[in-house]
This record gives sequence, structure tokens and C-alpha cells, in this order.
Amino acid sequence: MTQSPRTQPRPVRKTRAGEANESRILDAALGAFAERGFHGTSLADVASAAGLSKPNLLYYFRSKEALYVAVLGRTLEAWLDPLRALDAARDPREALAEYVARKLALSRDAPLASRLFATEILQGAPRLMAVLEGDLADLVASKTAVIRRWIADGRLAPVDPHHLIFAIWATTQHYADFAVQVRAVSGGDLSDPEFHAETVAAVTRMLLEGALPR
Amino acid sequence: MTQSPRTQPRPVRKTRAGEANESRILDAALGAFAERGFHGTSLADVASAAGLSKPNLLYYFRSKEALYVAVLGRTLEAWLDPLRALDAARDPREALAEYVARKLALSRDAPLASRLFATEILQGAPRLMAVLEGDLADLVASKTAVIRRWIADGRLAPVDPHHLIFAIWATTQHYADFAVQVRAVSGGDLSDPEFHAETVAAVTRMLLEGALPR
DNA sequence: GTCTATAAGCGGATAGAC
DNA sequence: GTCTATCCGCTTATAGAC
Repeated sequence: MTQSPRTQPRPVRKTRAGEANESRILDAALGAFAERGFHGTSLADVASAAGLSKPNLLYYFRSKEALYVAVLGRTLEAWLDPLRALDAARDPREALAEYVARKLALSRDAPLASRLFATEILQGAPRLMAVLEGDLADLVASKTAVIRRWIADGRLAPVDPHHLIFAIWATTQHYADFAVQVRAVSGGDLSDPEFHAETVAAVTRMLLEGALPR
Repeated sequence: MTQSPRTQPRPVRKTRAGEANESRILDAALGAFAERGFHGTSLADVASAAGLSKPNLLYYFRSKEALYVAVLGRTLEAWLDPLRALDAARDPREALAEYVARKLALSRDAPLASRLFATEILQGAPRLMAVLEGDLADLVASKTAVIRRWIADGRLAPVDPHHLIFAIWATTQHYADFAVQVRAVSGGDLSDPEFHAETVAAVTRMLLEGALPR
């Protein structure tokens, strides 16, 4: 499932130029929607950022809503990917550390996607509810089983699996979603390699070892 | 500083009825802005939710922007409060546990305020930047000193103070800001006392003790 | 203080030429 | 496929009576 369902048909792209346009539109739309939200973004913004006219944009996507859904759909897979990779067969310390590292890499490399999803979920996820209750819930259910197994084997402390996953999501996405606050308060930014490395180390350490002395 | 600066003067409230109206408007506006964002909210929405006409609303607040800033200002203190209460004199385990508990209580009792700030910061904090770089940065600086002292005394593991604070903010606010996702994935909601208690215990445990067996 | 009426402008979407 | 011109509804804000 690489595309979200579309309510209305839309021209199938045939030419190289058409595909390139569609891609440029989606990039421009991601930036606009992530920074100003659905209602704060006008089609004129997106069209000019993508370098074409408003009616031409609407030739590629039949409505603002359809464009928004397409942007969400395109970024969805990258969003779900790191959790899919959480590997039951590995040592929990390594597997969880790698999950944190992948999520933080995503916060650094795709902060706009993170903010887009954050905004959507903050507002009640009207267009993502089906995914949250479907694919995401299923995926999380399978991963909580992995965590429970680790706990049963004594390789992980008896932490609630759901809350562990929430804690990883929250701490890692924080650096993308609240980047301006992080910067205002600490001066750091994930785009700075040094700060990124410190963040990976600090977040991994806190989640795995905790803040109290051992 | 209980009010944010206002660019334009506005009628000073004199009567009981006037104050009550102003308060009802701010409540209605908080709900609307938190759920649909600044641009997704119309003054007609707010006016009808507050039980008065649109022009009458604009008698109390001279513009939509002024209303939005007033809502932000009114909720700001409650937002900063728990961190102010983080007490250097106490045992770090107890002080941090209480901070987590207070933040989670706020996520349960004032989720709309949490979502309002989250949306604002996500979009670059255009109207809060001064606070983030001023009061908040100062407050955080004083609290990182507390944490550093605890570490120097060997009462806390050598975690980076900024990242510890970010981790607490992220994990606690997650349950308000991403409540629909939490519910979709785990079925829980902070308004359920049992889930709230579990959450306090799980988050505190993870941050203090970590996920690995001790 | 509160209302009805209305001005003024923006933004999504379409018509239709090229 | 791409554009110019345009329609039309919605929204902020004001005028002015009560």
C-alpha cells in the first residue's frame, strides 16, 4: 500500500515532465502544510513554490483536500518504517538503541514530515484515523509482543510495552516537532552533527539506563 | 507578567457581566484554536460557542489575532508552573517524580492548552518566540544548574540536563498532544483514572530507572 | 454593550483559449 | 498541459442603529 485511497480519480501521469511536476508539487505542499497547516496554506502558495499556476496545480490534484491527502500518503511509509525494523531476534539493548537512532535520524532528515503528522494528529487525525487504528495499531500490537517476550526472558525490565513505545516516539520526534523550542532553550539543532550525536547518546541512555545512578 | 503585550488598546473591563463575557470568549477560543488551529477557526465559531454575536466578540477583542494572543497569554502561566516548582532542595528521585506527575496531571486536566502550545511551537512559535528565548530559557537555565548539582553530588547519573528536561516534556505532553493516537494504539486515555495512574508509574519508572533490568 | 447590515478581500475552484 | 480570466462563497472587520 504505497498510496492512500483517493475519493476522486485524477489524471494518470504518463510523461516524464508530468511526473516531475507532480513530485515538485508534493514537495512544495509538504513544506507549506507542515509549516502553516492545512488551513494556513493557500493553493497560490503551493503553486508558486512549485513554479506553476494555480489552475495547473489543480490539473494535477483535483482539490486542496486531495493534494493534502496525497502528501500524507507519500510520507506515511517512511514514518512507519523504523518501527517495522524493530527486530525481535536481536538483543533488546541493541534493537531499542537502533530504533531510537533511526527515529532521531528521521527527525533530522525529514522534520517537515514529522511536523505534518504531528499537526494532523494534534487536530484529531481526521484523515489518518483509519491508519492509526489499522496498520499502526496492528504494527504496535506485534511489537508490544516482542517487548513482552524480552521482559519474560528477563532481558528487559518490566516496563509497559505501550508506554515504552510512546516514550520513544515522544522523545525522538520532539527534536523535529519542537525544534524551535529546543533551539531557544539549549541552542542545539539536530542539523548540527555534534548536537545530533549528543542527542542520540543522551536519549538512548535515559530510556535504557534511566536518570538515577546505577 | 500575567499578560502578554498587546499591540492595540482594548476596552478595560468594568462590569461583572463584561468580565464573565471575556472569560467565556477566552474559553471558547481556547477550544476552537486548540482543535482547529488559528486559520481553521473562524470568529463565527468562537462567537457562537461563547453565545454572542461576531461584532460583539470584536468589541471585546479588536481582532482575531488579539484574541489568539490573549488566549496564549492566559494559558502561559499554567504551562510554566510545574517547572518552576522543581525543587533543588529535595531528593532528585522525588523531585523529578513529582515534576512528571504534575506535568501528566496538566496533560489530563488541560489538554487543550497543551495542544494550543504544541501547534504554536510546531509552526515556528511566531508569537511565543520571545517567551521561549526569555522567561523559558532563563527558567530552564536555572533548572539545569539544579540537575548539574545533583549529578555532581552523585545523586543522579550523568545525564545531559537539557535532554532530561526535553525527555520529561516530550513524554508527558505526548499523552495530551497525541491523545487520539494513544487511544487508537493502546485504547487508553488520561481521563480514565486507571490509565492515568499506570501512565504516571510507567513514565516515572522509565525516566528514572530505564528500560534495562537493574 | 449588543445587534443587523454590509463592506472588502481572500481563496478554492472552473471556463475556456491556446 | 498550461495559461488568463473569472465566479462565488467564506471570513474579517466596520458602520451605525438601538
